[in-house]
Amino acid sequence: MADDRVKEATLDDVARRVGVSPRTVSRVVNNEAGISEATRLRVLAAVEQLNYRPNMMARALMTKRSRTVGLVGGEMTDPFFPAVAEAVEQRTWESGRTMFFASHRNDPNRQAEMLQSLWSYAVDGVIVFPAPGSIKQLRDYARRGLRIVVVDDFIRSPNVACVQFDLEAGVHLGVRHLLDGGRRKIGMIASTASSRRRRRRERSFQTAFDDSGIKPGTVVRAPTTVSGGAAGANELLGLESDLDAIFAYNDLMAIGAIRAVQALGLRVPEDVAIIGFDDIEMSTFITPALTTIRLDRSLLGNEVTHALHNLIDAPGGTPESAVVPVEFVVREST
Amino acid sequence: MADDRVKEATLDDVARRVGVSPRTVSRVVNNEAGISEATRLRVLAAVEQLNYRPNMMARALMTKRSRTVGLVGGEMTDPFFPAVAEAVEQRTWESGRTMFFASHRNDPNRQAEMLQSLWSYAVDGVIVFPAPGSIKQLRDYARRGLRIVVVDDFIRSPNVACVQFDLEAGVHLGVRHLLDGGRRKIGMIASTASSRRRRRRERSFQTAFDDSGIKPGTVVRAPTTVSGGAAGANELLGLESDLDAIFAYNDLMAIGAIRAVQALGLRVPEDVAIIGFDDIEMSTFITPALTTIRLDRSLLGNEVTHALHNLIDAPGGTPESAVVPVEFVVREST
DNA sequence: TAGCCTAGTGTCAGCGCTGACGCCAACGCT
DNA sequence: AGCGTTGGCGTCAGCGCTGACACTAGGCTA
Repeated sequence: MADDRVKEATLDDVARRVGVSPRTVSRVVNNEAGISEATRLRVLAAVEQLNYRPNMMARALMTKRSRTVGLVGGEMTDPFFPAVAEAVEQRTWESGRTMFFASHRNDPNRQAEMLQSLWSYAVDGVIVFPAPGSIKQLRDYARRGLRIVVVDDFIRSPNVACVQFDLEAGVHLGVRHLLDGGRRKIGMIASTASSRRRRRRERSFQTAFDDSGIKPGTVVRAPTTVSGGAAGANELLGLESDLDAIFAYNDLMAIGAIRAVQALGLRVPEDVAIIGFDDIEMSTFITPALTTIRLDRSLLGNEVTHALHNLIDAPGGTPESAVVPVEFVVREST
Repeated sequence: MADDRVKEATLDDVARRVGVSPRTVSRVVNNEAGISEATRLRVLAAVEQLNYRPNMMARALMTKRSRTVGLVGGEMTDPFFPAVAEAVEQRTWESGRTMFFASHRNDPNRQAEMLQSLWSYAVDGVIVFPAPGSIKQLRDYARRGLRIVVVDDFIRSPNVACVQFDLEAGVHLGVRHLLDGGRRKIGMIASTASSRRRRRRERSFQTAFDDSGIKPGTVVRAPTTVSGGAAGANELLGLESDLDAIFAYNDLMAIGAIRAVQALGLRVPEDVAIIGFDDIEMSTFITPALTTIRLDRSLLGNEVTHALHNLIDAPGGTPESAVVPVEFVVREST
């Protein structure tokens, strides 16, 4: 392998040039206190001249922190994810850190390897969209000292902060809207993923009916894809032929549901109203445009990064978990 | 800041346990030759027991390579980008490396900072979707020894490989299709971005007409967004009222063009045919579904990563540049 | 039998940086 | 005058690893 890397200036080079000790240069570079303004300026000038940049590897070897954070998600191609990643990257960058990215594709083993890898790069912390069944794994890493922000799940543990959308509120909003619109037989297509998360959402689906006097509808489960949504809708309609509304776990599924319902010769929203969850770009382009609970991905990215920074700087304090509000967007499908 | 990181096992710990020198353990861990099978096994067992993982920082400090690669792009939220990033991440991971991600938002200064940052993390190489006007900058880093794969632009330089879609072929395909369909007044909405890249595409737009005996159409430029596409279409139609086809720089712009054309009371494709470039997901969901030149993002991601690996392992050889084929997808807008 | 090679392992320095601590001069206080 | 304090800087070791090289025993060649 060609090794044509140009020799970079080191602390010693700068120090020699200025006529101070390397330690002093280090102090200047790291903005430590106790340096006279005169020395500071001379050092900075030399840094400039020699185009000195600290070697992050050496620094990390000493400090055990590399000024990096890891983002570990399912897949980039998920319509939900990129905007979060973008926001995380921005905030991370602004904090003077660089972001690793790894996608576990919902395989907990992969996720484990990724955490291990990031750990050996001495990341300051990681933001994780957990793979199914990986709670224990995350807890273990947290115990080892890794700072973790968990998105869309809840783990009570030191070194772990949790950030979630207020999906309960979203579900309530949606169900109320349907009830107010006169819908009486409302089904839900839930996700086949994490039972922990699932339970919470399904419970809020139930409770949304509580003081309406109307019976909560049937819940079916399907994969969180367009075709999954279609399958779910068909199952629902098979179970309850007089269904007049469907609540889907996400927009992708809602779009699948719309197609399935239409394929059955029913009209949306006249015969069946449909609500999604996410507000992905596509939702405005389909016919009918999808009514949905908008989850603001940038906001989530910001919150999540903020939580991680708190965790990193925390003097051992127990982290709290944050809830990100959601917004109800009425379009044509209800 | 709480420092509750658990002490990790080091080479020395493993060495002590087995009763060999750290250097021997290092050799085993790195699969170097010249170790007896018996020793290897004993070391591996101890590695397992102590759950030893090499400290990448220390290793990188010695070797000047961190087994990481950087992906530097415009924005994650670009509909084109995530699939590329995903593929790059997969391939990178498979090669035993971890991926950094940074998005420069088309600001060359940001890009420069990002390259600098990645450089100080001793990345093995970077894949760059160049910010406008950053060719010289890239060339400089290449000279310093950074391995760079440039996407969608061309730089002849040691340590640089280039990968591009065969956009010329795409443009030809599209124009031929329009001509074969009897269209005679074809306009193009090009990008306001990089004049280097722009020129190549526009030239192929011209040459596609060459042996048709038909006059190449007008070219206008606009930002590469939906609204940019709409603006471009309006400009085009203002310039040539009898236009019967539009070729857009990407699908986003094509979608904008469709809306603009329809808003003018014209029908797509009856009055004006429209072709995009990319084949983003949305293109199948709009009405009429968009005819487009599909750029296979996964394929690009694979090629690009492959090129980077070659560059990293190259014994100083001059890298060649790769061209990724495109595919023509006929839907309803032509 | 001397000489040479090879496989397998060890020794040692040092990558570039920072934590811990030490030193000195200047200053303030009683 | 004597003493403590503080600001400003230096010294030194060592983070965990690998490159370069040294060493040893055994086998092979002439």
